[in-house]
Amino acid sequence: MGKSRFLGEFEQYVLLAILRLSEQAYGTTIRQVLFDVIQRDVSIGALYTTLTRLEEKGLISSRLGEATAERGGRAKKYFVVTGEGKRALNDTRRSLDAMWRDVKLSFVGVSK
Amino acid sequence: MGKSRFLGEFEQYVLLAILRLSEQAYGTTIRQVLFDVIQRDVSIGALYTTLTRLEEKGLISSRLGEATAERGGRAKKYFVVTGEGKRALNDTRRSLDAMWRDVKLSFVGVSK
DNA sequence: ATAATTATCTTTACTTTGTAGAATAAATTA
DNA sequence: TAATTTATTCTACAAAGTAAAGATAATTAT
Repeated sequence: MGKSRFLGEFEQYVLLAILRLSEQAYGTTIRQVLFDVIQRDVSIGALYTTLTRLEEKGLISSRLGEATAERGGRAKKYFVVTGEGKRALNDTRRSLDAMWRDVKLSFVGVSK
Repeated sequence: MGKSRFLGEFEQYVLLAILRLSEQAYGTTIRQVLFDVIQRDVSIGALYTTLTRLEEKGLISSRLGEATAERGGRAKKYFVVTGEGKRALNDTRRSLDAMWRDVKLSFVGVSK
């Protein structure tokens, strides 16, 4: 198990956004977190495409919100990160940390 | 200035590999670092494609090695990360850190 | 009940990145 | 000059990023 492909750049952020929203992760809120935390303004369609792909890969799973919503609008689709998704996230972080490790030292600032 | 697109997943690793190699970054060594540090085994062709694109975007620059090499084989093409490249790298790191920030707390391990 | 309104999710299409494999190139040595 | 060595370039296609328009499904107004 664990064909261990790599997480795409954006996929990584989406997974993190879902994690930090825990029970409240669905299209709109995920998009909002992305905007609030890293000022990334993606279209809702772009986001869903990625959500769909992440789910196909088994990195997240979804459930439909309660049929009885006390407001207009379609039911929400809530997402959570699966164990495999968390693993992928950790692996990615580990790799990135490893690559940054000795670099920081020699990496003398960036002339603004 | 600073159209600030995002660094692709692999692009990021390549930039870091070049930085840590400083004066010695060219095709083969970059590939080797990627393999040694994060066990990523990409074809040399794949790597060059990315190097070419990074250079087109101005995130790295290159110079041809000394014409007089004391060994068989074509001249090396050395790469260095430009200021813009470093900036992109820092921005990416900053975003990633921001997204991970509060997550770590709620992110209770991964059941192996 | 039927038409607006509202809040979401889906589809479609296209651009950018990631990747490998085969082809070239340029220097050294037999 | 024909091998050999070390390296880069080309070609092609799959995967991921992204937007814009379209479709759904509730609720509320008429």
